[in-house]
Order: sequence, then structure tokens, then C-alpha cells
Amino acid sequence: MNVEKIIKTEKEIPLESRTIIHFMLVNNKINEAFADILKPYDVSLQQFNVLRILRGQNGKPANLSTLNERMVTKMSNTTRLVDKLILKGFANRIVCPSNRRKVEINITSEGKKVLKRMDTAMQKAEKSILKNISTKELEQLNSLFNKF
Amino acid sequence: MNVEKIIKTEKEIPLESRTIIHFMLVNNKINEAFADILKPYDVSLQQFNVLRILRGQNGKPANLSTLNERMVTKMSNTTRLVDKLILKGFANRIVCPSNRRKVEINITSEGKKVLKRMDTAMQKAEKSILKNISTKELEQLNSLFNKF
DNA sequence: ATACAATAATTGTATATACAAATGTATTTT
DNA sequence: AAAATACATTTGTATATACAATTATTGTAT
Repeated sequence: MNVEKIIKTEKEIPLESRTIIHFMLVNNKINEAFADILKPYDVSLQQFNVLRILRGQNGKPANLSTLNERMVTKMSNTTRLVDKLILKGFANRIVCPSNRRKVEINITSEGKKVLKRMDTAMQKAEKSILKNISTKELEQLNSLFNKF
Repeated sequence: MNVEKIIKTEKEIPLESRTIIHFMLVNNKINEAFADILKPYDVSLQQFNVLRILRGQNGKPANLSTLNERMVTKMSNTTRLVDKLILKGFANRIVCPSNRRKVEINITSEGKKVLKRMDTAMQKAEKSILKNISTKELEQLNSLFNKF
């Protein structure tokens, strides 16, 4: 992935800016790859992320603030994201009996079923994205990312 | 930046997935920092990017496909992005006389003026984002990103 | 017990983005 | 020259996301 070629510039980009642009380019590539995988299932990457969180609860319902805390990309309208999952039959939502301000969200069995299929496809995509990166390099990336 | 802490999970995340999640977390952080800087100017990161491309043209007008080629984050509706810039008085657009299918987009002097101020603020943000990263590490990141 | 503040989620509204279809123009083929 | 194709952009429509205001419920202070 060559930055200058992709954004078609002849100018020398300062190392700092170049790194950030590079960062964004790789991130876009990853996001597009994942979005492509998820498209047939009609869920966004964020919706997929929430489904995984819900499954990870092992039956214990999640409320909105829990979801927000755990989402990789936090966002300012989880209510509507969950609306979409419910509409698709992948989740359900009831008012929390012990605290009627809260809400209890669960993944449905249909949601689990579809998520399982998505998982397989997503793992394949992950492998493909990282096919040129060695374990040592993955560790390097992680420790560099820690500095941000 | 600790992945497990941020997404509040106790489970061990496989190195591959962890790297990608880490990637996204850092990217989100960068995007938020930049968005915060740009918010007072009422432009999005993509709009800022297009303004910079327009300025980089040095008076030579750009058409939509040129913009699309050079944008860091390509998107499927550059017409409307440019609409917004025109609405804000930062750009103008005329039909290309030599090929009436095309369009000629230029940055206005108002656009240049505001962009100059944004640049200063954005550079500060960039510095702050990278404050813990050495030159050597920046080079490492770039060469690792090349593998994607 | 009432008033006030804090918490949790929802709703309204605006902008951003994705994608397909449509429009208008230029080029190529027959 | 007319028809077909290719090109460049725009428009319609749907979804996604951001942010502020609102609603409903609970907790706290007087």
C-alpha cells in the first residue's frame, strides 16, 4: 500500500502526516473488507459488533450503557442501532423490571444463528487482511498502538 | 491505550483480532481529535481533505473524478460534499467549457483564508496525537502499514 | 412528602454516506 | 447521420450517525 500512489500526489508528505494518512488508508481498507462481508447479511460493522457483545453476555441481558461501553466504535445513538437489530429479528428489548429507566437487550436465537455464519466469513476476511503480516509484526503493531 | 480496558472485556482476544480492534480504536481516536478541531469551522474531515486538494491544485480547477481519486477516504457522493463547500462559500463550481459533462471546482479566497486557520489547528492536533511516537516508530508504522 | 437532581433511554432534527437510477454530453459504430 | 455506447455528474432514496432536547424513572435533600 503506497500512500502517494493512492492519493495521487507527487509532493513529499511529511513523515507525521504520512503516517496518519497511511493509518486512515489501511483502516478504510479494513472497514471496506468487513463491510463487504457483512453486506449480504444486511448488518453494519457496528451492528455486528453489538450482536457479538450481546452473545458474549451469555444470556445475561445488556442495557444501552453496557453496549456503549463495550462497542469498539462508540456512537451517540445506540437506541436506533438496536432498533435495527430488533427490526431484523436479531435482538429483542424489554424494560428492565428492577429499574424501569433501563432496558434489557438480548440476542435472539435467529440472531445467534446468523451471527455464527457471519463469524466464519469475518474470520476469513481477517485472515485475508492480515495475510502478509507475521506474528512478530502483529505484536509490533500492538505495542506501537499502545503509545497512542 | 489498552484494548481490553476500553472495550471492557475480560476475555483473552486473539492477537489477530486484537490488532484489528486496536487499529480501529486508534483510528477512532484520531478521527475524533480531528473532528473536534474542525467542528468550530463547521467542516467535516472529508470536506477539509477536499479543500486541501483544491488548494493543492494551485488555481488549476479540479473535477469530481480528480477529487475522488485523491481523497484519503473515497466516497460515493462527492457532488454533495462539494455542494456543502459551495454553500459555505469555500468553493465554486462551473461546467467545464471544453467538456460539458465535466465540472470545474475551485477553492475560493474565503476558503483559502479559513483553510489556513484550520491547517494551524490541525497541525497542532497532529502533533498532540503523535506526541509519544518517535521518528523511528513513525517509520516502523509506515513500513508495517505498507504490508496491508 | 415535596422538590430537586441524577440517571437511562428515546425522539426530533440535521448532516453524512451508500448505492442505484437518471440526466446530459461526447464518442464510437454501423 | 442515426443509433449505440461510454463518460461525468446529479438526483432520489435509504441508512447511518451526531447532537440536543425531551420523557420517564429513580434517588436525594430539605
